[in-house]
Amino acid sequence: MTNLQLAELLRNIVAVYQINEENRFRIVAYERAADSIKHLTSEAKDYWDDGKINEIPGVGPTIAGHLDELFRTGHSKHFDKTLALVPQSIFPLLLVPGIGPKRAYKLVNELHLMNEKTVVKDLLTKAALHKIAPMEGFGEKSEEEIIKNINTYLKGGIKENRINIRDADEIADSIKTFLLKNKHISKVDVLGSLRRRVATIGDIDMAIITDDAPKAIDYFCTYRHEKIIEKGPTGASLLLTNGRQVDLRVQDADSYGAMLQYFTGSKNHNIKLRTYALSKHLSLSEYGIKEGKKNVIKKFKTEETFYEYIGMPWIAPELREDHGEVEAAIHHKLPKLVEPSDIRGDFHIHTNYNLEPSHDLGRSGLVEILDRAASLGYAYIGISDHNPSVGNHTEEQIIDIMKRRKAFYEQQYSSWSKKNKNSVQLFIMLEIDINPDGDLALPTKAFEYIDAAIISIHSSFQQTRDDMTKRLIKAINAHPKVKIIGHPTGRLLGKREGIEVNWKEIFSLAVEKQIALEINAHPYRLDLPDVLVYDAIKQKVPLVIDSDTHGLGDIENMPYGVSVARRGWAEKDDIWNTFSYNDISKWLKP
DNA sequence: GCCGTTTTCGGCCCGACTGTTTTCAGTCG
Repeated sequence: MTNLQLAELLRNIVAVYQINEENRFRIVAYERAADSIKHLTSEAKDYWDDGKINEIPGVGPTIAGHLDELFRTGHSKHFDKTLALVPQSIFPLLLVPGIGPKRAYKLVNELHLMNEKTVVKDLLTKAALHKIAPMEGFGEKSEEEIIKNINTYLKGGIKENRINIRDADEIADSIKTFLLKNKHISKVDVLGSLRRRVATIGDIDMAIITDDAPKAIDYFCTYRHEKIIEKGPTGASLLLTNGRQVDLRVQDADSYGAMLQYFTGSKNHNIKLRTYALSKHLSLSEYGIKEGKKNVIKKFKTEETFYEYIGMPWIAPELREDHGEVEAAIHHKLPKLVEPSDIRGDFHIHTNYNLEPSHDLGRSGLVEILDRAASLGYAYIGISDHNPSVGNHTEEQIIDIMKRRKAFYEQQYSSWSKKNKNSVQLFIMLEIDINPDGDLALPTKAFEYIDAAIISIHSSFQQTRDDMTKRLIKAINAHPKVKIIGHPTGRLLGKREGIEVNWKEIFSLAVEKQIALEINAHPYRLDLPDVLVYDAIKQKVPLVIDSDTHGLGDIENMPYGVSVARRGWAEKDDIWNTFSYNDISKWLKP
């Protein structure tokens, strides 16, 4: 059973508990456990295999017992019994916006919707026949709302439909520009998951400072939209024509700090922070801080003063995931996170030089890439084209291609560097496929014509954890010029899950051999994922952030990779392409 | 049902909006 399936199972238990009005703290406990398992770095099953199931945060003795039974026998009597208390058809309904457990239960029972395969569409039919409005607790408006929400859901699903961070940035920028044109709006900030730089974004959250909230909110609601989801005195939510939901909150300048903090989240960070604050008799909200039993709210203009008042330094948004950052802040042990300006080079760049590769060519030439790298202030770059295809060439042909490529780059670089005073140093590298059996897709003799290699998995992503681990270990040991593992999990956000590997073992080997794992900065990849970066850093694994440039503009993706590193608590020294050319040279071509 | 810079027992974040209500329940973030 995967983490996602386990999380869903626990969420369903939560739904049943809510319907039956179980003790609300038990409900919260199950919610926490579900959430925690969903965001785990390794499979819960692996925790269980190692006898460490109780090390999962939010999983205590009781839930651990149920999970243990589940893993041992394939069933948990308690889970089965609980789920059987309600018609199974309520669960698909929970995915429709605006329908929670209680309404789902009521709808299913009173309208006799017992087919869990068709329940969503069946509900739509009932709504069209005006069967919902007469029900107690419902009315005309809720009936209309349910119809709308089911249609939106059937179109593409709202609750799970996320977009990549670069697209979200673009949408947010456009709204920000729009908002700043209004004279009542003096400041706009993007908050929520986008400010925390999460890899994929659901809703877009924003806050503004305004001297006239009603006018500002009215103006916001004139932004091109499909539907106004809600609107009140403190904010509004729009569903845009592109399917994105945008939530806006307004505040005056004096209380803006508390608003920023609240609306940046994450939810779990805020819960942790508020719980800690309570222990100091402080009650936190988006308006400020209440002290003891007094009903006076102390206001904060900035986030810094807000955190300071609770007794800790400001916490970078990327860290706010309840991953230990509150505890670290209390003890003044927050990491000094790597910054985009620390980056001094980029090892993963494809050019348009045609070496008849196994995968796609880049679209830009070496010279224009060098120019761009120079303008970014980089000290070095690595050119890492895909290896020549193995199927279409003999070994001799591949060696010849690699030889010519090296000569070509050296000649081009030499004339460029004369004109540009060696401002950017060049490493001639290669991105080599890791074959399913762990061999590298380049003849040993051809390694002579490169300084170092990135090795990547581009096929057979579905191997078992054991096979995949062996495959990677074999590839790492295949040649001393192997220096970087490219986009290590191979995930494509929203399209493909990453591979299953014993990361602990790979990390140990990487440390031993001083091989870096790549944080691929392409917004479709962001790989290593932040949670694995966090684990890697704990083990002192070398990391590099690469753009995986295929066209000139891709070089600018570097900050997305830096955000991933920051979310994984990386400091400057954890990221090796912050090092000087001399240090890097000693590592890459000793 | 979980958990500990306040605690191994006694707590558990805080608020907004909507619709159906006349004081609240449900859902969401």
